[in-house]
Amino acid sequence: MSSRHTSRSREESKELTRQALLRAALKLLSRNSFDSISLREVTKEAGISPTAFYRHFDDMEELGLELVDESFGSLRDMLREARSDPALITNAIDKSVETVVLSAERNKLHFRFIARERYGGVKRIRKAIRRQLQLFADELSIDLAVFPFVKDWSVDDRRMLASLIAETMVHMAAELLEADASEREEIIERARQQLVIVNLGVPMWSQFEDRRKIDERARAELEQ
Amino acid sequence: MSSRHTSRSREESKELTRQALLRAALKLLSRNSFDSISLREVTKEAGISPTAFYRHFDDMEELGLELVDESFGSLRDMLREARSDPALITNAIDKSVETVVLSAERNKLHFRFIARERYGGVKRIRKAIRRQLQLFADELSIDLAVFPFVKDWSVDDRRMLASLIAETMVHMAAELLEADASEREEIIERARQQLVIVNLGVPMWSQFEDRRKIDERARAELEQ
DNA sequence: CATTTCAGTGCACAGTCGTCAACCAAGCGA
DNA sequence: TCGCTTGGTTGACGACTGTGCACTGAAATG
Repeated sequence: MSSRHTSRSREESKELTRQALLRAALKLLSRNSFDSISLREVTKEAGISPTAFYRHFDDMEELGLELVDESFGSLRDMLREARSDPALITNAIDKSVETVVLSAERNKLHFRFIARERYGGVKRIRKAIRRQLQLFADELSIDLAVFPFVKDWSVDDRRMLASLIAETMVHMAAELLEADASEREEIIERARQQLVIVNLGVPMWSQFEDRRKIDERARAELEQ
Repeated sequence: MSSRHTSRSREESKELTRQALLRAALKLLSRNSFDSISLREVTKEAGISPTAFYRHFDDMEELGLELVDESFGSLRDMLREARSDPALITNAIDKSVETVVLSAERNKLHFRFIARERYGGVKRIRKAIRRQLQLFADELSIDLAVFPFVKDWSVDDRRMLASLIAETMVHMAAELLEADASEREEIIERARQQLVIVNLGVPMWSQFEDRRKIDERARAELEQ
């Protein structure tokens, strides 16, 4: 490689090939799943010799974990930005869907990686993704507190709702990556409608929960 | 191997080692993802020589496709059975959740395979799984027609609802496989609650849809 | 009983894999 | 400017990959 004949500082050019490795892996991952791509393939794609890999990562696994962080980083930033938008509360669903779609299409490769490896082959990577998705749902759960009906819910109930919403979003993004352009609008519209249904159920939840608790107490007394 | 020294018919013992290959692959798949396990590993696990593999499948991919069918077969049978239960309509959610949980725990390996390869590495396998999940959602969509509020919905709306419910179920099953025993009840209860929320939203949907259409028409007229 | 069929075997091949060791050359602090 | 540090190279290793070929022995066929 020899630092592209413009003289760069050592750490600059190291970072450069490190990024090349990450992008090479990501590229290969759009065709195969993580634990089937080889260290040699990655280095070849990145344009360095196989053994130079070890100057940057101990392991392919370590590179994978880095990709997880990188992938969620971009999404998190976008969501933070979207959340600061004051219009969010009025048409939260459309805005959130739009954000996720935009993010998924901007970072196709990252999203594909996440979708593939979420339940994929390598344990540590799976766990890292699970953790990030949990954090994502937790942030959402906090945001939900501003909505009138949800405000007084228990923490667990809010988490339950957040996970349902988050899962619907994630599923939409994953489907978008699989589908071709003609199905795009259909998938987005369907997710939007699903979120509306969930939203319509929300105001009824407290009543339902109260009723259930009363039922339970009654049943308990009856059994005594 | 030599047909286990009890004399069997040719096709009997062929079917026997065929099954051995399928079960061997399934077993290996609980540790690695499909496109990272090798033909040789599978034959070794099954106790035959590598080249004998070709007497049964052209390809690892073909074996994978067979596993997809096999995996959905068991679930479909259970759901058909559950559907014939007259109690289904009264407490549909609990019954369905119970069925999926039971099925997931009985066929752990099959479910793990599906979860892993749904967005995994091999295109044809991914597509086969997608198709089966679509069929699953379609069957559910038909079943939904018996419910009072849903009866008069459009086909598309019913499909949209079915996909939301199916996805929540699939997600629950996938989480169950990842989690350890202590989280089991928590995951199931969460899915149950999520289905309740969806269910509570259902009666409001038609009103919402009507309103949306009126809004749309009004907006269209306004733009003219 | 003689012949054919065929699931399974062993060997061999050309590749690819991860990783070790030795080495090189450019960047950097002294 | 000298010498150390370090990101990169080449070459080699033993292990593993998919698959072609010639084979074997028992079941099936007539």
